[in-house]
Amino acid sequence: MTTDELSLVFAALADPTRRAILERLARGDATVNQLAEPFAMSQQAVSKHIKVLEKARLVQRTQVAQSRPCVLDTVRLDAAAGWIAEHRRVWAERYDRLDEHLARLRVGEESR
Amino acid sequence: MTTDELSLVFAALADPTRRAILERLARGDATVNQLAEPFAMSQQAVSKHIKVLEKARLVQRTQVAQSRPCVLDTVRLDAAAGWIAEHRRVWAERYDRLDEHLARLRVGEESR
DNA sequence: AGGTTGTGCAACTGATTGGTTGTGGATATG
DNA sequence: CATATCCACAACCAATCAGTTGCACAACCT
Repeated sequence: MTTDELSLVFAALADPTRRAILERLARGDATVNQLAEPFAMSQQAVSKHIKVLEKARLVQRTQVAQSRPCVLDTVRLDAAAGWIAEHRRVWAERYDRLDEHLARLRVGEESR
Repeated sequence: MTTDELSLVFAALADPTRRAILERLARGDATVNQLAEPFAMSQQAVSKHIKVLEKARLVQRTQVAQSRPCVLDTVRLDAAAGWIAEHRRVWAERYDRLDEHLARLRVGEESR
């Protein structure tokens, strides 16, 4: 996954409405109207959110007659979690605990 | 962590510059100027990015004389990864593979 | 004291975001 | 055929974002 694609995924996840949509889709596929129902916003607004999720490739659309159900795609989700885990790991190799580290820093500060 | 805080974290991670800053910080603490050096942008711009990371509580600042080093804080990072893992898990319980699922959907479509 | 270094704040700008309303197209249903 | 349902496109709007420049201030160096 490129840097840009990763940015799209995180940006998509940065909105509560979109995360709620993903949570809903984790429990099963849904149409736009089904997804829009719980929200105090227009169908078009939800449609826009879905488009963002689609561009981030977090959901796939299917075509069933005039309905276009959304399906969660977890590949990018895993990639995003992977990025976090990777850098979390690098950090963990350096320090046991943040508190300890901060304490070390403060000692340096006091020595001024 | 509240929904808003989670949004701040994901929004902070959605920018390549900010992710690069975090990657740098994973390898060790750094000052603003050290962080700004690799980027083709002003120190003030980097300072703004750091502020975003600070509000998301992904970094903590310390004060050492006139310098204000940045320290990575992985707590929120873990929370963000946790959110992904949780909903990934719910989804995984339902379907083995996306392909299979999509195939099922297409069968339903044909039966119309 | 005077200059350099490290940093933050304020004001401005152009682009993007997240919402709206209005409309129209494709697909059922009566 | 007429009507309702599901959805997307377009235009618009206010707010936020990511960058800039200019400046100020505190701390350190000579």
